[in-house]
Amino acid sequence: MVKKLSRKFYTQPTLKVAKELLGKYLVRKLGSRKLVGKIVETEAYIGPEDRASHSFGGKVTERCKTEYLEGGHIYIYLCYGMHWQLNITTSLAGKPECVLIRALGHPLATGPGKLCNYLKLNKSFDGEDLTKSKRVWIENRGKRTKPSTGAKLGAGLVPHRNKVSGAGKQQVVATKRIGIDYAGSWAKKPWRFYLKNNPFVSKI
DNA sequence: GTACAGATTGAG
DNA sequence: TCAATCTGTACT
Repeated sequence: MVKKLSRKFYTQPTLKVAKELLGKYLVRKLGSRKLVGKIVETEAYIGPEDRASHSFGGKVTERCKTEYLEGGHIYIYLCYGMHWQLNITTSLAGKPECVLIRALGHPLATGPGKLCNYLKLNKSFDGEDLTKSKRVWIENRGKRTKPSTGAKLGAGLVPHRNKVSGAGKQQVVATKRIGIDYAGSWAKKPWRFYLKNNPFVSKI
C-alpha cells in the first residue's frame, strides 16, 4: 500500500518521527522521472535545548529560520560551503525541531551531502511543504518498521550503548550522532537511528 | 572588517 | 590528513 505521509505524522514528537521515518520512501520527481529511495538513516535535532542544533538557545538566523516551521516542511542548508543537508521539520510551528535524513537505500545517497546531490535538492526546497509539494514527498509503502514497544526514547536511553528495538523484520538501532563532538553532553545523546545491518548506512 | 569553526566528502 | 568554500559568531 502506498500512502503519502500526512501532517499528523510529522507533528508527532521528533524522536518518534526520526525513528518511524526509517523504512519510509522519499520520492523526488525530476521532470518525467521519479527517484525513490528508502530512508535508512536519520538523526534528531531538538530545538533550543540541543546544543548541536542551529536553533540552540532559541536563535533565529537567516539560515535556520525554516526550522521553526510546522512539522512536514523541508529545512535545507549548506554545510562546509559545499554540501546540502536535508532536514524534515517536526512538532508544531514555532518549535525548532527537525530530523536530518542522512542516507537512503541507494549507493549514491549514502550520506547527507551525497543524498541531496543525488536527488538534486538545493536552497529552492527550503520551506517546501512535504504534504503538498508535487516534486518531493515521503511515502509509506506498507513495509514500515514496527513501532518500538521496548526501549524508551530520549532520557531513558543510556549513552555509549546501542539499543536495538522494534520487533519487525527491520530492526532499528539508536546511537549517538555524528560530527557534533563540540556539543558536549548533547553529542552523546542516542538520537541517531538506522536500520540494523543495512549496507547503505554510513559506517562509523 | 577579519578570523575561525562547522550536522561533509573525496582525493592523496 | 587536507582542502573546498558558505554561514554564523566572536572578536577588532
